[in-house]
Amino acid sequence: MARMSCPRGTEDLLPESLPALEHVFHSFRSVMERHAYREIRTPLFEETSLFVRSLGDQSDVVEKEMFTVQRGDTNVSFRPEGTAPVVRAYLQNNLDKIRPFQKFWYGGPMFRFERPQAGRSRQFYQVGVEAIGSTSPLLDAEVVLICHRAFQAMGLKNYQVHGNSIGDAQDRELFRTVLRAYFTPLIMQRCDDCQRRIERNVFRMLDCKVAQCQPSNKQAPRFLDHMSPVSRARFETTKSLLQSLDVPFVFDPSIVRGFDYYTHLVFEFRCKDLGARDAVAGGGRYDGLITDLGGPALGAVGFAIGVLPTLLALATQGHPAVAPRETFTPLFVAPVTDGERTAAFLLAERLRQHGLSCDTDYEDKSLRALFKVADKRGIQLMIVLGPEEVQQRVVKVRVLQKSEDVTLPDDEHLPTALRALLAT
RNA sequence: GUGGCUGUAGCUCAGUUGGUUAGAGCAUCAGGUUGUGGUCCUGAGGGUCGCGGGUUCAAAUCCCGUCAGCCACCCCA
Repeated sequence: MARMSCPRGTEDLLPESLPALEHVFHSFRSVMERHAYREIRTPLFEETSLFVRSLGDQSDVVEKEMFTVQRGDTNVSFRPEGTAPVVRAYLQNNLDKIRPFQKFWYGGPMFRFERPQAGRSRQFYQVGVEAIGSTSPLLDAEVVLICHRAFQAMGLKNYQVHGNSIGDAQDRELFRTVLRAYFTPLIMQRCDDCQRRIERNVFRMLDCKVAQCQPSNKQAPRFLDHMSPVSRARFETTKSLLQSLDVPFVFDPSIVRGFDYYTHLVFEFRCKDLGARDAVAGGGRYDGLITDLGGPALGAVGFAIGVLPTLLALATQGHPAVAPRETFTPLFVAPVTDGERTAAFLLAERLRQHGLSCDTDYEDKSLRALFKVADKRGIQLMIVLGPEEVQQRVVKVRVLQKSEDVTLPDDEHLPTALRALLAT
C-alpha cells in the first residue's frame, strides 16, 4: 500500500514548528487585548449561501475555490475568509440591538481550493479583527495601526502599508462609468486579460502589470478626483492620522479589493522579504456587508493577517522566535538499571503532581544514552535513581550546565529542593 | 485553470559519454567509559533513485506519461 500523505495544499505542523505559530498568535492576542478587542470563534464551516451573498456569486472564491459539502438538503462550505462569519454571528446574536459597536478578533484556519505555492495553501491560518458598528475614520486609522502594532510585537521588519480609498458604493458606481468611458476607445491597445476585465472588474485594469497596458494607465482618471468631497475628506483624515502615528503608510491607488462590500479604506501590508506574493495582511472598510446580510446600515472595518506568510518573512529575517526548537522540559528522572524503571516512573509522576515538568525513560536506554538525550533536549536537572539511592532513600541530582552532582533526600521536601535548584 | 524548473537515505547533496552489490556529510541507534552528557573515536541501521510505462544486453542516467514540490501567471485574504 502506498504511503499516505496529507492532501495537497495542507501541511502538518510538527511540535518543533509550533512555537513559531504560537509566537504569532500570542503577540497578536496581547496587542488585541490592549486595544479592547475581544475574541470571537465561529464555526469552521457555514452555509454556502453566506459566502455567496457576501462575496458575490461570480467572485473567483465562490465560483471555484470553495470546499463545499452537500449532504441531503444541507449545503455548507469551509470558510474561505473570516469577515462574513463574524458579521453573521454579530447579526444572529442580535448584537446590533444589544450593543451595536463591538471590536472582535479571531484566529484560525481558512480554506480555499487553490493551486498551492509559497505562502498560499488550501488550509491557511489567519488572525484578524472586525470592528463592527461605527463609520468613524478614527476606527479606520485604529485598525491599520493595530495591525502595525501586531507586526511590531511579532518583530517583523521591512514592511509598508499600501492604502487607498475606493469611496462608497455611489462613488464607485460613478467611477466605474468614468473608467469604462476612458478605456473603451483604448481597449484594443490593452492585453487579453484587460479586455475581459473591462466588463468584469474594470478597477483591476489600473493594476495590470503587462507592459502594453502601462501608457494608458498613466493617463487614466484617478479615483480620488472623482470621489465625493466627503469621501475624500475621510480618507485624508485617516491618512494624516496614520502618518502622525508613524505608521509606514503609503498611498497606492492600485490597491483594489475584489469583493463588492468594500468601501472607503482598503489596504495591504507588504513585506519586501517575500517573493511576488508579498502581502502579509490585508483589509478595509466594508460598510455594505451588514445590510447585504440583512442587518441595519452599520459601518465596519477589519483586516486579516496571513500567519504563514508572516512566519516566512520572519524566518527570512532570521527572527529567533520562529526557529524550529525543542519543547522545554526542565527535569528528567533517569533509572540506572532495569531495577529502578518503575520507581523512576513513579517518582516522575509524583513530581508532576507537585507541578514540576518532568519526563522519564520509556525506551530502556542506558544511563549514558539518557544523558546524551538529556543534553540534546536541554534538560536542566537529571535525577538519577540507582540501587544505592533507592536503598538510602535519596536521589542524586546532576545539574547539567554546571556538571555538578547534588544528593537530596527522597522525601516530601524533594519538590521544593528541586525547585530551588532550578532557580539557581 | 496556464506556463517554466525540480524530484537519489530523515535532511543537504555527490553519482563521470547509460555499465556490475547507488555514495558522502549531518541526523538516528549501539559501543569505546557494564552509574553520568556536551568533544573525540569505532561500528550499525536506513534507498524498488517520486510513481507508471517505453528504448536497450544493461537505465538513477535517455524518451513519454503521471503525481508532488517550487517559481511565475490568473485571482485574492
